[in-house]
Amino acid sequence: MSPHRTRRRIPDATVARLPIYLQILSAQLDGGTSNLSSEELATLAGVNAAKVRKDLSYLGSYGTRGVGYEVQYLVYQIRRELGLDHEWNVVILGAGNLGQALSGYGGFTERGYPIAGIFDIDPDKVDTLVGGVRVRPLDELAQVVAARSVSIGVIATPPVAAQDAADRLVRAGVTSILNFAPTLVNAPLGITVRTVDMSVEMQILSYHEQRRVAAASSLRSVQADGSRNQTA
Amino acid sequence: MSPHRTRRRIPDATVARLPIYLQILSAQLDGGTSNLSSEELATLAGVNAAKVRKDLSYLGSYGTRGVGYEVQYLVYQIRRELGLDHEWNVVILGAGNLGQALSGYGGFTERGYPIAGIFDIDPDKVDTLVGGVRVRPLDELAQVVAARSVSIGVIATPPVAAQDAADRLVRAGVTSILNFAPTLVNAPLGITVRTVDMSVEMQILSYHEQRRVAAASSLRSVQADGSRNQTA
DNA sequence: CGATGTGAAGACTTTCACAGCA
DNA sequence: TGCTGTGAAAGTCTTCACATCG
Repeated sequence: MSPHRTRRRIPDATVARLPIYLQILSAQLDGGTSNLSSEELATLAGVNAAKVRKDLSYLGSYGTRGVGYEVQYLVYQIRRELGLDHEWNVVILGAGNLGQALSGYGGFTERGYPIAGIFDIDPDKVDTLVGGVRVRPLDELAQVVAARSVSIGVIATPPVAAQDAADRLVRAGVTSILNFAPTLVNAPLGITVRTVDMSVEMQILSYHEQRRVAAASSLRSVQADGSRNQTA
Repeated sequence: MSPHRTRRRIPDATVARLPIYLQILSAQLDGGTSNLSSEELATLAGVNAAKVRKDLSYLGSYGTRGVGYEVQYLVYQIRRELGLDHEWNVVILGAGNLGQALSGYGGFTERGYPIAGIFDIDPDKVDTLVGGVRVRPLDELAQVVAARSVSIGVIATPPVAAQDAADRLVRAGVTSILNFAPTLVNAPLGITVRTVDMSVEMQILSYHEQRRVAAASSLRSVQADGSRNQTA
């Protein structure tokens, strides 16, 4: 009945780690490793082996007891789970510094996220070339999203324009948003928004630095930090 | 006895939200709002009011019952807790697309993280100007870190060079690292590393998109996603 | 025998609900 | 009275420890 097998929901924390495992496994595959134990994968990923096993168990029982996991098959399964078995067209809003870096970076297309269009509200930017793509005026957004079935939008505008960008993306039919502007954007329920804010990251670091200094001056020491990288 | 008052440890989850509150509170302050309830702040931050109160309670009792929080004072306290009461010099490793975007962005200096130097291993890049700063050869790193008391380093190199960059930063004396390369970097215990990987973010989004599609085709619907952004 | 898969314990985080203070 | 500050409950995530199976 259902064309995609419906599986148990995977915990957010696990979803956030799958891309890391995938990256490591892909590298191992390129290096010629065909099999890996949870212990080895855990070491490479810097996490606990039990966590690796539990994470992978959400995908199904793809390991072999006494042996480990077949790298190639695991790569296939993780890719499938992450929706990487086909391409996802994306649009980028904002052709400034950041928008240019993102499209020039090349990582999008290469990793299965072809850039269907870059948009800017500034007429001076429109029609310039950025990373080989012509910058389009914002009012062509809805048309491109529809024509190319875009479901993911990237916001690379200045902070003041970010909410408007998000609203336009949602109106155009985009359902997932990656926001690089240092501001929160609101979206209706059912739309997934992830914000990557460099200054938030810097402030978390300086909090730790600040504690280090405080601890040092009271002649004590601090320990390292484990980190995640998720969305909220 | 201790020059910096030692306070209870603040939970990681709270530390990750303080920059968000700070951003909102600063904007409110600029807009002339002098007082805010936990309910109002929670709405602006898109979180639960109890969470806001609990988070702020780790800083101390800075609210007034029946009234709310004085914005200006709270901004001061959060800034102090995050170590934003003074500047933190940073170095950027890698003067490619990303390194250029980061320095051109201007957000660093403006937000209290002056760029003490940009470094690249490529002789062709050395001595070019990036965001008004001269690119230096990598072997000047240690000297700059020492001379300018740099404790935060940003990795903006290609993935293959990231681990070497991290090693050099640690050797030079940097204790916090923000890694933008799409690869894990290892660092000794006591060094804080946070990784921001765009393709990880994209993959988390496509996971949700993929579920949306699967759910739609089995005539059910999905809900939105809350996100964090931390390090591991 | 060795490594997976997983109940159960423990740690951390969020949310509730209300006592207590301005 | 209204809103903070916080115990306690609920929920989520991590880790342990071991039964299970190749």
